[in-house]
Amino acid sequence: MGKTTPPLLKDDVTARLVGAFKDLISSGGLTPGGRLPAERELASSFGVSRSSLRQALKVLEIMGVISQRVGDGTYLNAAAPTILNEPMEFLILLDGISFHELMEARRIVEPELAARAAMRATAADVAELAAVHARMEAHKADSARFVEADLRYHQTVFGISGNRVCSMMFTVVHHSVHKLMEVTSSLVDPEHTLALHRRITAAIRKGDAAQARQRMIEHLDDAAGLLARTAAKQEESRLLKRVSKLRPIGLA
Amino acid sequence: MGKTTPPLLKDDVTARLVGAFKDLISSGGLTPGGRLPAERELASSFGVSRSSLRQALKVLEIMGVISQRVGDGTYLNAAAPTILNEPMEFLILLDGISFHELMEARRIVEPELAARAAMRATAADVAELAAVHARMEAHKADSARFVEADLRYHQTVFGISGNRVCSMMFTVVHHSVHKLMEVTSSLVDPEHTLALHRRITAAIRKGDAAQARQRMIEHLDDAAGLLARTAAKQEESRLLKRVSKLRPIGLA
DNA sequence: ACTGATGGAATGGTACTACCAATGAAGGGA
DNA sequence: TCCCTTCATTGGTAGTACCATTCCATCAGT
Repeated sequence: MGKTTPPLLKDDVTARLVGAFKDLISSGGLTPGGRLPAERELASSFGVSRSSLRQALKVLEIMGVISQRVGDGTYLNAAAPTILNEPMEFLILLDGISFHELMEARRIVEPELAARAAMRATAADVAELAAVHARMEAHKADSARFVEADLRYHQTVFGISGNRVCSMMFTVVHHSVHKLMEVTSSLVDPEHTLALHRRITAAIRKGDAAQARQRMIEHLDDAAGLLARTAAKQEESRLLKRVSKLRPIGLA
Repeated sequence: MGKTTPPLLKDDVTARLVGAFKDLISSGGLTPGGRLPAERELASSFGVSRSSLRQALKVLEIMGVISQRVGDGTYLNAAAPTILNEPMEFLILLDGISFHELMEARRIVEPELAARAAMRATAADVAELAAVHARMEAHKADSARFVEADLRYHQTVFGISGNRVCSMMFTVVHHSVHKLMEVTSSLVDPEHTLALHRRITAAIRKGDAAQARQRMIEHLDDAAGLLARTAAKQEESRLLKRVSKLRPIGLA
């Protein structure tokens, strides 16, 4: 992490400040939940203007690293894959990535994670999966909550797989998938989804990695097919963009 | 993408501006390589102060979405996985993720990507891999360049696999792995690495997915073992932190 | 006509100030 | 003890001023 003078270091004050915070975190001088000094104070401590400091804090805030509350203060957030959401959205936009490609990514990774989950799952893990099933069951009627519970299920599997990196990355991918689908799966059949999940859970409970892998593949293929059909319908309405409260602008 | 009034929308002007740019990009009002209006101009167009606008632009700049050059202007970058680097670093820091976990993630995903590459590789793709081999061969002596070419090899395989999402995410993981290892593999044996790569390439050329998968696994396990050994040695020197040019600060 | 130097205009970078709105804690009254 | 008021603190926004760099058009010299 030598980020002080190495290769590409923007002499940019803001960039240096961001790096400084990174160092503070890595050195333990700042811990999740901890409160940062006031902006005016920080600025003078670092020997920079509040303007510059604020730019750095804004970067961290939008990334989700910190939270700022007027009248209160600035706090360091606990780690959350959320940090990757904003950048990921830009990446998807700039790269013109389709939901299809996102689903394909899931198809590549999630089966393997399911297999690993099957190998590592404890009784407690299985119980947690059951709990998520119950949540989904309970929200069968409420489309929004159901989808949320659906995601939770996959994330729980990720968690059990034991690899936080993959877990985080695909939590982000999930987020993007749904972001890209807007109303997403208001047409999914809750019973159907639930049944497929239960099959996966069963395989994990048995500790049958190969079966868990296979069933996750089937589940994703099934979901991809459904989403693809709904996506087609929504393609046309893509141009109906919302307006922000900001004065619209043309940009030459 | 519906990011106008939904759930958690910071009424924060900066956040809205970031969203506005996101919209501009998605609507095609702004294309990679394109130049943005001057800050002062943009500010008045959006009806906000330059201070606020600059905060938003700083966020985009550090994420890597745009590039700003004094005396010149602001340009929209082409998509690059680089966008995820900064956030990823924070995530790793906050989560206390080790290089071991990163390698495990690679071990989960890359074999599958290699398999897919074997299924899709064209003659041109194989030629590209060969070219990378040549690059590595040429830089056997220069550790830094060799590592760079090494990464390039894996990225090329990702590219051939055809899934940009996985490709991007693991380019980021690679970046993090090396970031976490500092001097990283100054001890790797170029010949050894090269040999393993050639084995993978051979499998891809043959279109043998299973073999490509297996050989990638072997390569990663081999690399992980080596890196683990060097990592242990460096663990102690972790506390020797560098100082930035910014006035050091205690933070309470 | 071509080349090179020079100047000015435009642009991002930083700092500083002023004011607002929200928050939280201290103080006072029932 | 509890509730309400008050006020200092904190982040949010706007606006201004000035600097250093870059680009470009103008102009001089050949």
